[in-house]
Amino acid sequence: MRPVTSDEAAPGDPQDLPGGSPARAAARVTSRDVARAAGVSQAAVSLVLGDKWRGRVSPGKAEVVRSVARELGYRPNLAARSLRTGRTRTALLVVPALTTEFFARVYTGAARLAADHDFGVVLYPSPEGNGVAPSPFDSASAALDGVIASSMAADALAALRGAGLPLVMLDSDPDDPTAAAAVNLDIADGARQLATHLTGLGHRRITHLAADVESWTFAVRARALADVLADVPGAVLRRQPSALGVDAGRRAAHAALTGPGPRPTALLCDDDIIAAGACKAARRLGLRIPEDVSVTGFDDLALAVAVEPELTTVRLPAEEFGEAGMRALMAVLDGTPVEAATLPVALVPRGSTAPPPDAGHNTARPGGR
Amino acid sequence: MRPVTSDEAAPGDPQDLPGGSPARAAARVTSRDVARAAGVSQAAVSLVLGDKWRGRVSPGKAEVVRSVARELGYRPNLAARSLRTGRTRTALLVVPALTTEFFARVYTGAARLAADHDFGVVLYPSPEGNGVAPSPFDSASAALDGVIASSMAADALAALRGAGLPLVMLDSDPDDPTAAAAVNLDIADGARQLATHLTGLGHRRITHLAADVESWTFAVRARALADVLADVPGAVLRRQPSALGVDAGRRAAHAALTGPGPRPTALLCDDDIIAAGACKAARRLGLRIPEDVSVTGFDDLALAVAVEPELTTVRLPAEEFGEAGMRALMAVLDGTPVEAATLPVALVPRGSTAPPPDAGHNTARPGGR
DNA sequence: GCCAGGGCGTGTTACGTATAACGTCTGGCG
DNA sequence: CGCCAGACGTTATACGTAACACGCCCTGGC
Repeated sequence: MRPVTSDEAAPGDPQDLPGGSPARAAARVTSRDVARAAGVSQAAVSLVLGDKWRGRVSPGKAEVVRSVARELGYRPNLAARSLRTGRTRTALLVVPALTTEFFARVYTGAARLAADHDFGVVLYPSPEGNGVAPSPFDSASAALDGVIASSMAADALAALRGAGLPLVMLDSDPDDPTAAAAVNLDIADGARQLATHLTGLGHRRITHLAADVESWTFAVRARALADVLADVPGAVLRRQPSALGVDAGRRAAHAALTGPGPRPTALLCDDDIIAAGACKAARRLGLRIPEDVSVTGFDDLALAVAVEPELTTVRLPAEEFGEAGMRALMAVLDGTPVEAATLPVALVPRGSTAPPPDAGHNTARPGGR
Repeated sequence: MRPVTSDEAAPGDPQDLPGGSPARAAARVTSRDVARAAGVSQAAVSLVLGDKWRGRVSPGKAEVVRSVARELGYRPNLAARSLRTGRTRTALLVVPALTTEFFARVYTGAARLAADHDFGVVLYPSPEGNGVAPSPFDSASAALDGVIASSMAADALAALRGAGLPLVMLDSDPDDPTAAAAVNLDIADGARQLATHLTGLGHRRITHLAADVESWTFAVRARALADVLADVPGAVLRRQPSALGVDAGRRAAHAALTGPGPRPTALLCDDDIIAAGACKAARRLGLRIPEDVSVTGFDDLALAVAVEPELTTVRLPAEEFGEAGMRALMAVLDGTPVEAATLPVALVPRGSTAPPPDAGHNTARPGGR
């Protein structure tokens, strides 16, 4: 007694009216169903829909197969396909946290490009700090063709290396050879542009509100700043560590503005959120922005134009960044060689920067009207 | 030649050099490999690791199987499992856009709870406005066990209904019967609290900066406001439509503040981002916040405390919202009945609201010092 | 006149897993 | 003593797809 395959349901099948079974998902239509309806073999269906029928199926039958498939609403079973091919058309994007607008935009760009290649993107937000990181592969959606990882997610990287998966790094240390490919933002150039912008306005006492996160993207800011200011006579660069977040930025800025020595005339913040906090700190000290103190951000988030004054910042092409990362991964998967790419960034001058109060070589008089 | 698990990744291991096949993933270890190494049948391995071995495998052998599996670094092939079981342990989260902090947090909560059930979450950001929406099921990761959909993603809903998938709605119109379950935020209560807060301060001329997005979550705000103000003698509620975004909010607020008739003393905005724009508009008109005009937001995003003054707003428990949605979906998949849940929200009074300038029954005199 | 080969298509297999169906052996109960 | 009820395992499919290895027919070249 052979188990009856769903094939021989009935010769004169009464169409698709299940009637009896409520809340049951409609029985999936398989490639064999299409084959039967089109009068061909299942193999032919697979060939036609896989677009591999050049000299194997007549154009007429191919068209029939296609139309029948469409009519029946055929959707290939991805599990079966993956089992057969060994590939899943799914990429993992490892980001430090999704609630930051920047990485949400990176995801958006990556997902858009992935969709063009019939790829899906699944996220692995590496747990921030406290949580013990489960390996991304313990997750349910762990059938991956490749990985795109932000360098900020340093903790998750160890697990990725051993996996032998094609890996594209975003904003990684170029000396780190573990990745198959790398895509970078020209963070150093952005930091240089900011520093040049401030010194060009006349600022000499600049404090860098530096994110105290161990990450390439922040380390490179500090280095570029130092490089620029080293060439400016009389420039003094100080560094005030700050955690991420508005409130942390506020506290750090307070410390920087009330610390010993002459007050800095500009606060160069590692991201827009810290900068927003810095603005609050300055204002609570009775300092006007930008008249008494200039503040700059980084990233050009929506936040940058929501605060007052709007932040001078560096615009990072987040979506393009994600796109480029995914494009690189696609290239790696295709086996085509891919060279490291660096995306340009742009200074966006806005209202939070102006010449320092002592520009006319007289001392600052904050709060004066 | 056993594949090396990342556990024993020694600093100097020469293993990972395949030489012959470049960019090839290490051969996967299957349940049959484990079976062979443990001296049992593949079925036994499946039983043990599937935790279905109560009276079928001796505890001793079960332990052996488990340890061998761990040692070999066995990871079940999800494609094969899905093919066999017909389930994928993957849920789809449909959101209007991911770059909004709110939905990023919803995702975070949903993903966290999903992970507890060994589920993955894949996102479908319904294209905002312009883009022609590809059905979520055209996507590559279209092997889904269920769907959680925000009601804001109205355009994607049509495709979802026909699919016959278990569907949990987030913040849906309770009269809409298409979903298997629904989870809501008590938006109406939040709006009522805001309105009561403002009228309690003495405001009577309130303009609602209403998001011009067709969505239950915004419609319910308008209704609740109208309800509250109907009971306050002398209260006048006006409505100024606004698109989403800081700049749209600024324009709408400008229109509301410069329109005909007496100027409103409070702007009640449909979300924090619009509110941030409203603050900018007010300030550009020379109005102080909150002395001349009060502004309120909705959502309690990070933005709310980044602007100055900090926004009085309604805190929405976004992560819990996502968690609750996923919990409901899990219940639906388990077949256990699930009643609609409504999560409470909380008014967060901050610096952007104060009694109106005409509190002493004299007319407002804007800009005056 | 016969074979080579291209066009057209089908049968068959394997991917790795979960599970139904089937055995065996031991001890305990009537 | 007979026999059943587990405990303990194994064998055998089947899930739906992709692709290899064949076949059949027709046509053209020698």
